[in-house]
Amino acid sequence: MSVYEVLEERGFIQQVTHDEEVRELLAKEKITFYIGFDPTADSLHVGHFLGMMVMAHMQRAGHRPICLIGGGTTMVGDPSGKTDMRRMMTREEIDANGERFKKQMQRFLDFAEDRALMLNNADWLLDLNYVEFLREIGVHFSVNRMLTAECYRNRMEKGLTFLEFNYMLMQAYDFLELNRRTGCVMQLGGADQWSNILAGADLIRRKESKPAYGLTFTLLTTSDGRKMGKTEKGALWLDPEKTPPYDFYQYWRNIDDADVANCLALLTFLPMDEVRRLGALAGSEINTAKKTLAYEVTKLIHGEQEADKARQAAEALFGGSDDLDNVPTTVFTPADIVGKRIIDILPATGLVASVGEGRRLIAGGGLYIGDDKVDDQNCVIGEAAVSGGSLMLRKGKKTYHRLVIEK
RNA sequence: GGAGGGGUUCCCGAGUGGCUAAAGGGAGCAGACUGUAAAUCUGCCGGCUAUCGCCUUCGGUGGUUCGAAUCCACCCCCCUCCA
Repeated sequence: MSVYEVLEERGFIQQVTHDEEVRELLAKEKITFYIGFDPTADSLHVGHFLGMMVMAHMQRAGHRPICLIGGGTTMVGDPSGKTDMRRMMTREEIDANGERFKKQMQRFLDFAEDRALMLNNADWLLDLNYVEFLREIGVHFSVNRMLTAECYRNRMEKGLTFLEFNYMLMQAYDFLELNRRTGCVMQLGGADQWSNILAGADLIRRKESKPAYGLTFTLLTTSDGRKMGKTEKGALWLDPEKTPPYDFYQYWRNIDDADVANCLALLTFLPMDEVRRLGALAGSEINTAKKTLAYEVTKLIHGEQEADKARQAAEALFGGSDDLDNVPTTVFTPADIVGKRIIDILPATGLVASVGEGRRLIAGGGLYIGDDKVDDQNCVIGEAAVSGGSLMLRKGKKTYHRLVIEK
């Protein structure tokens, strides 16, 4: 089975520039391909991870991935899929984010002996000469045609700056540059990148008279079409500092029934037979599939050890095991707690953002100590409560936080 | 540069002098029901507090007024049309 078929079967593929040719190319040759990642935040998120999965599948099949960090393109900002221009970022910010991207990417691909490359388009974009660029690259773009592209069309109402309008040319130029430097012949990207990818492939065909291909993969969406990976605290980050492995695990553990099979196919390497079997489980049986999904994805991103811990914590809290070591915990001294109102220490655990929110939580009957509902907003923690060395707080049905008291 | 229309709480969006911490919807949190799911119904949803108390918020600054998100002046930003 070729990678193309693998990607197809797993539901990655959205659009391809040349279906037959690409199918054959990937089956018969080892190619170099790339995906660009603009470092607009200080961590990758699940959306990026989907791209890394595609790269990993491709690398396993013997193709060579290039992770292109968009140190140059981020200076301009991709308007695709956005209704407003995003904040302009400083060079320092972009570079710092780029470094973090690099670190996180190392774990998903094998970079040894150039089996995968990591490049930064700042290296060729930032020193470009404006007039030369316009004459060499700009001539090949028809404004009329650009304006009909989906990514610009929805911006015609809200407005589009000339800065952003140039993004497509820069990304097209990247592809050309990579083609010249490394023989890269294919660009992959999320479905929103279709126009940018086409522009690059066209540019190469025109300037180099060589074939170039593009392929987009589906965005991670829920069965009802919403973007996946959103949490109460924003995106689902790959950085354990921003999204702790336990929270990450729980996100997938709580996924909609309807999305389980899709996520297993896209975000894990489980064989498709297994994916189909798990996805077909009915009723509460499907929880098995969710556990597998949560464990596998957490393992890929945070490693086996963290995945074990997360699973173990979940088992302790929901499954009845009593090993609470890996449950989210805050450590206090007796002086921090004894005689204090529960409401005043609650924000320090991260369970609520403010005292007021904690108050409302209690008023709504959503806070528990152990299995006892807290009724009194001014409930004070007594000596006796602390004698056991720890307290289990619970917000709602499934958010737990353990207080450990260290003398 | 000219003419017109805008900038409201996380998002969308109502609000044109006191009854406005600000309608409605979405998102989010909690309760019931469940399978750590979905759908549904209910409550909460700026901060601090003893619920009716105080503080901060409606692009910015300065005014008018007993009192302003609402009126005036100037400034900044966005959109549409014209150049």
